[in-house]
Amino acid sequence: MARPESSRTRIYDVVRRVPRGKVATYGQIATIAGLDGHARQVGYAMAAIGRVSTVPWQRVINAQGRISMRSEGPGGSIIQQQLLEREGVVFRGGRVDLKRFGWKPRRS
DNA sequence: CCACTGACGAGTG
DNA sequence: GCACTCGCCAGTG
Repeated sequence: MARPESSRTRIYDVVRRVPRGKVATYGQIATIAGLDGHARQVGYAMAAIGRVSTVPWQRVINAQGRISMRSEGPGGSIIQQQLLEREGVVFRGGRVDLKRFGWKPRRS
């Protein structure tokens, strides 16, 4: 409702564009959402999502190809890894090869 | 209004 | 490759 477009809404909109089997970094999402350089804000927005959402939050990882830890410890990150593997993303040494699975957005 | 917190990134040693 | 520092900003009490 009375919440037109907060920065978070924009971030979610971008995350929703990430196709299955691909992953995007926080910085990448930030840049596309028009918040270039504010990757922290993206991570913060993800944390505020909640369990159910139309946003594929699991496809968002850090620039190192690793899954960031939530306040609940490493347990949460394992769930995320499983969700991604199920989509076809391969983890090698706890890391994802962004060269292969990194999402390549297209500018309009 | 002030202080603290937090799914990060890039740079340095 | 890892540990530490600084920068940036919104949300919460």
